[in-house]
Amino acid sequence: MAARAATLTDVAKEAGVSLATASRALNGSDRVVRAELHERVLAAATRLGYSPNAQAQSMARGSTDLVGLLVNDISDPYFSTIAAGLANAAEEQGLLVMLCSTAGRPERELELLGALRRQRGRAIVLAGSRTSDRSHLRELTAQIEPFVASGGRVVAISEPKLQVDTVVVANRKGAQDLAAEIAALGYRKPAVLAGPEDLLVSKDRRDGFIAGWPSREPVVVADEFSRDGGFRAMHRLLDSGAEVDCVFAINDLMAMGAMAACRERGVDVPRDLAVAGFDDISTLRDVTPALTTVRLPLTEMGHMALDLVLGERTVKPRRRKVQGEVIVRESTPPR
Amino acid sequence: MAARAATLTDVAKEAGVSLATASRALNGSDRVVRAELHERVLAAATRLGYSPNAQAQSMARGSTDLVGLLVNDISDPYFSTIAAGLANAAEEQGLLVMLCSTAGRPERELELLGALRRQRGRAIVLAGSRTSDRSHLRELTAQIEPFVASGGRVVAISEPKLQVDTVVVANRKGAQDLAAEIAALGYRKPAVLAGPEDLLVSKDRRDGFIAGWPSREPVVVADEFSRDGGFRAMHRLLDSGAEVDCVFAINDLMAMGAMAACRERGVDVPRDLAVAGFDDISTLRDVTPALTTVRLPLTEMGHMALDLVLGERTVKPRRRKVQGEVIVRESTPPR
DNA sequence: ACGGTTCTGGTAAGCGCTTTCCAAAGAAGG
DNA sequence: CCTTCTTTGGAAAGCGCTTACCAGAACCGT
Repeated sequence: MAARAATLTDVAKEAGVSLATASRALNGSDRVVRAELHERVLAAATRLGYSPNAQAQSMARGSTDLVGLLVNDISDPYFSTIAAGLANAAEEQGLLVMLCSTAGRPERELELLGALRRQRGRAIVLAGSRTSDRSHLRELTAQIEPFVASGGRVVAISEPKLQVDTVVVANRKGAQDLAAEIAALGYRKPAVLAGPEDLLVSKDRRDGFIAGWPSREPVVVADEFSRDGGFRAMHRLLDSGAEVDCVFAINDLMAMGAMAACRERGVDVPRDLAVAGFDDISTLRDVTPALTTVRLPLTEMGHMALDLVLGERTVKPRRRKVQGEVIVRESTPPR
Repeated sequence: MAARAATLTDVAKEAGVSLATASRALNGSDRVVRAELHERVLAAATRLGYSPNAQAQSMARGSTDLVGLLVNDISDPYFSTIAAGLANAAEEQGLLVMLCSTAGRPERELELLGALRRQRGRAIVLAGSRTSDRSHLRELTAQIEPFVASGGRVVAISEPKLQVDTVVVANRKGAQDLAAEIAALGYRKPAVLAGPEDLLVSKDRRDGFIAGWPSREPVVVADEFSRDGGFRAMHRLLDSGAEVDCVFAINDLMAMGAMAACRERGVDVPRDLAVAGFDDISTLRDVTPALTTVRLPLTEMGHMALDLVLGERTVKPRRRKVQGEVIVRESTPPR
């Protein structure tokens, strides 16, 4: 049993040709190798179970076929759907995706960005909400700048806070449209279940909703940006005794948590209380009552990110806006 | 603007020391560098925005900190949850995860395995059901063998069909237990919504359910292993006019599709028809009626896979069995 | 004062590839 | 038959690191 993998040198020796010839035979270089030698090399490679060392190749070639992806939480369907879109697009281009998940700890973002940078990927995609933390933003920029300066590409899928190409989700607009629709359905006493104060997605969606609401200011309850957060926030809202006839949860997961809380408290959704979410997570399209939400083309967004990242470099960072589409379902019946 | 990234040589020059010293200063080698020089190197590195080239490092060191993960479909919560578990575990070990998704096309598995192999990761994790395709299995083995022979590690999360360490899900047993529970609840006319014939998960779960059912053989309808598959299969089941009082969908996603189909057809779940799934996808824990299912410790499984892959090599492949736990909820009330 | 340690910096040999440059051998042309 | 291309194989120089190995300096005990 070989303690080490067969190298190109081994293959060359086995085939009785030079290293250069072996290299040329095994990867379509423009140089032609005589058919006979070509075959001999291929046979030798198969015999030895040769697999080229991608690291060595990219060193020699000076370029990799890796794309880094940094997400907040890969188990969150929002991100896993984006990841799927990106992975598909990457595959079409013959690229490999390196995945990092901060698992909800934004501090980790820096470290992982560093790790991705070290891998010298062709590009890095940063998916996940920016926060209002200025110093974190500065540190991020400090990492990104030299990477970009030395030929790397970075794309963000988030709010346009970084000086890089960005797929921008129209969170504000989406939430605003949603608010208008819900108001038009006859609701009068809105509440918003928001995420952490410093998460920009949360802020944008909340503010958008408030801006879209024609009259009375909604009650806002904030908690974690997750199912459990929605659950707790809803409980607190009900505890507060605030009079409310509809609830906008900042994302579908929180909306699910909220609906679970309502069930526990005997509040009937949608009869007693309407609920709406944001994202239109595909796994949740079949829940009952069907959730009113704002659909985001998540898979598509993964594709767009790769497009941007592989496209021409421009002087000014490009912004690719993604619009959400309000989908009214049973959870917010006309009142 | 530097056209290329700063290299260690640049840093050494900038700091006025030798390459070796720079190297020793920047990555805790056991060799000590005088404090003054150490600082000078660090300062130079910062000034130049230096980021070590991981590819070059692993070439020189002869080892990487990459782990490959190959899944069937990363947008499927089943896999994204496993991926999250693995990514977490990997992060604890300072490893990076390279993600490949076959997006449901098993043919791609081979190519992607090759890509992962080329990256010379420390290990490769194969998550996703094996199929009954013998020749595919043989080709897979042909890729795996030389990789393992040359010091690589491979772990599968699936049926124990490959000669590698495997996290084995007790699909048969889980489905069997579920069948027994459901039968005990008083149901008498079962149906199974299965996945494709050649998918071993599907086969195991179906057979397990049948084995666990005390009397009359269940009706079996097969379709795609997805929400839409469940939807179509359920429709076909209803079309067939078969008398059925409970349905076991081979996974939660199919169960959701089935419930959606029932809704369309005016079949009340669970009054007219009970439904059960498999996996206990966390995103779906709040649906109504709450889904009876078999819980799998998905995150944990990701961890286990990494443990196996980083553990001691053994002569015989190890099998780590994972048991499912039947969770009875509202979708299968006592009859 | 001197050989023996210990400490620390530098030199250079790789790691596994790609690719440039050179050279040998035919083919083509006069 | 000689010159000039064209074709194709090989030698060797890197790519950016790590890490023996070596060498000088400082320190020790006797």
